[in-house]
Amino acid sequence: MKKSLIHTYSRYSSDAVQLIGNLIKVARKERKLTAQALSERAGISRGLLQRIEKGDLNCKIGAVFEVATIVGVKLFDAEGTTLTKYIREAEDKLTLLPKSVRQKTRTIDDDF
Amino acid sequence: MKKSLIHTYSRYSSDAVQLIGNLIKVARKERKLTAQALSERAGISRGLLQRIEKGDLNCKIGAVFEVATIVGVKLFDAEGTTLTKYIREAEDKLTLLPKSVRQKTRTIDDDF
DNA sequence: TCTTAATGAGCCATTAATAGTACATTTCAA
DNA sequence: TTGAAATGTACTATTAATGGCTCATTAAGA
Repeated sequence: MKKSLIHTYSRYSSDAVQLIGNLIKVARKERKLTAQALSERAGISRGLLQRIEKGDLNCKIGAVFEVATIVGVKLFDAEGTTLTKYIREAEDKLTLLPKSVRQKTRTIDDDF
Repeated sequence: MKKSLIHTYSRYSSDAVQLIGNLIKVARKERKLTAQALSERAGISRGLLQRIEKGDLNCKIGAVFEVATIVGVKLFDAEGTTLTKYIREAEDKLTLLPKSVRQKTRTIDDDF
């Protein structure tokens, strides 16, 4: 038997997902979009949209973000409309960091 | 036959997911955490963590956010550590908006 | 009020994501 | 340089998410 992965989600994670869902729902209504209409534009089913707006953690992040983008909910309140700059920045940081992390060996000769 | 849902993702969506992945990877290395170690703490497999860091759109949003939270990557740069206030705000907005959206009937008697 | 559309919720068949594993490669540090 | 650890990648079995219904309920607007 296989066990379900994550047993406990942190409060912040579930809150963040729920917040996104709420923001999407608000934005959808403000734009006077039917759940049916929005789901069609996003290329997903109405049932999935409902779960997204509810803050269901078991949804593909792509679907959630796609819906959010359509109704204008911005993740990463970046000033511009593009995130390329930030992606580049993170990539630059990565090149500076060591390629692989060396776990604390902690073999013998402790620090005392 | 069933077709795969979303055929085309918007640029912003895929960029946002990729950015999160990059930020997670950077944060993980800054904290000197092994992919193995982080995945264990998050309760997911190492393979999934790699896909998350790569910016794979087909991952559960819960898993992505959980990992991000562990390494300290904050979505919604909220000042406090809690998002409850913002959730409340969105819920309040919802109560003010109409419960159901009425699609433009567009029957007869147009506006001219 | 009354009609109809929108929403919410549940079920099932099917598809897709994930865990687990193995293996090759890269990278660090001794 | 060399050995061990970390990473990247791929494969499969199994679990889980999703689409596509149906039905009940609610709410808007005429």
